[in-house]
Amino acid sequence: MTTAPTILWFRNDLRLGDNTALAEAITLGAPVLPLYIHDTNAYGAWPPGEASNWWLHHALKSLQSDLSALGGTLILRTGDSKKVLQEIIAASGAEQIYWNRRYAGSLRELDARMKRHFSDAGIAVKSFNSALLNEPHTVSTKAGKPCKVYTPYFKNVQDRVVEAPVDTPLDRLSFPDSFPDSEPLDALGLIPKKDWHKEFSEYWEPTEAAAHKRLDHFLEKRVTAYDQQRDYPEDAGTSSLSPYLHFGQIGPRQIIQALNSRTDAMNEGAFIYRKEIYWREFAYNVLYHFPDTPDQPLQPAYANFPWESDSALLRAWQRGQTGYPIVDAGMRQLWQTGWMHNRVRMIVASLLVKHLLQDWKEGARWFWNTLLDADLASNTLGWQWSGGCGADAAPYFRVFNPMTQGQKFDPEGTYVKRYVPELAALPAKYVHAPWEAPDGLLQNAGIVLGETYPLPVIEHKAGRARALDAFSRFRKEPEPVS
DNA sequence: TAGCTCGTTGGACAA
DNA sequence: TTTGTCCAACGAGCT
Repeated sequence: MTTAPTILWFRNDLRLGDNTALAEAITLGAPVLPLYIHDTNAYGAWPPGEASNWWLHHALKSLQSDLSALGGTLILRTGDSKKVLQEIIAASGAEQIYWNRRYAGSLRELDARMKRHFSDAGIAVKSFNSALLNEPHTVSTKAGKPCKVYTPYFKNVQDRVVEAPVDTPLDRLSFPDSFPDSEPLDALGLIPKKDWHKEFSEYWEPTEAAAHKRLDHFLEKRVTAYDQQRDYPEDAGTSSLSPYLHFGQIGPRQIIQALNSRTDAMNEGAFIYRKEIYWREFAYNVLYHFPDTPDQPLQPAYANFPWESDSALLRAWQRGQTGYPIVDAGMRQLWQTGWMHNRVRMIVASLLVKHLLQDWKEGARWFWNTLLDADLASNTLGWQWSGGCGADAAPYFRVFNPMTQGQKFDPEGTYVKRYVPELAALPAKYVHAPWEAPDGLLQNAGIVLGETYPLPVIEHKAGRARALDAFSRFRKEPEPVS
């Protein structure tokens, strides 16, 4: 048995349980050297945003502490992945590198280069799946092509047996006698300079243990009503596991196993939730097979779509000052908590892309920077869906009506009032359209439209008509007008 | 190959 | 108030 250490290169798999690479490294029997590399150049055009970095900081801290409790150390290094790995190998005499696979284009390329380079240098490099139920290369249509529509994708994989979580035998985990130098966590500079993130910790605890607490709570209290409740942003009963999934503090195998063992197989809520897990898989599938989609529409004609580019409108949307209460509530929830309810994500995206005719990539960028769960696969799929240019996209004539959506899914206006307090005194009837309220009522509520709360940046009917016109004209004649 | 069915999340309007 | 119909046409995916 080798006693030269195995480098366990942690990336988006910041957990000890159900961690395939870690389990395999332990089974190998050599001491394990846990390493995290902060390599900001590895991500191409999409380095993690500020909110993501906040989460990453705390997730690393948590992993550090979990490893310390076992007698180990998480080595933290900033810099080029290859160079850091070379340094760690030189300092430790490691003869193996194990990791769990990543799926975004630039990361896949980087990992492939690392594998070739270090294998050629005589290091045993092994990679594993710990992030997905079905890796993208294992799923295709009967014609052997990648799935571009969700339903056939789901039908293809829904009956496959989900592997059980990997048992990580931590009692057999051993560490080297000495560790190479580590940088202090703060030196990674992950905490944003602006202090907008100060409240995140009121809403989130980015630890592996907290992920399981959330899952337990969700399964115990919420999942059976998930199909009924998930669309109501104020009392949604969604699992809010997305950031934990993104950083790998919990894995989909763990979620499915818990779902299977603790819910009735016939329960509709559990079934719909399971489908959401498979949506995440579908997003990874699309990103893997179409690695350019973060920057390019899957339907190439849309690369020429004549978006308006209006920085004032974009800014009003970003700041939650569009004058549409449900939209502003969502954008402020995002800013305040680092997260936004899924239904509201669709509503704000529709407004930006359709009413305001702003490029979906602007929305994707903003979400990327402000969402704690920002995930290249899911973010890209979602925005291309809204933009009507992606896999399984919404039809172009589908324009969400922000008032109707608000009345339907926030009938009492409690969600709006939570995040848009200047409307708190309005009766529910007018909360989603304050401009329709009688003057006296507005006065009593202390609202001066255009001063204490904005008038709509564009009138709904006109905005809808303009969007339908722009999209239908473009479809008839997708060539740019020169 | 040709033909068939179907498509996560909706809105507006008429009856 | 509720329900049905249209929006509009296309490509994915299957047989």
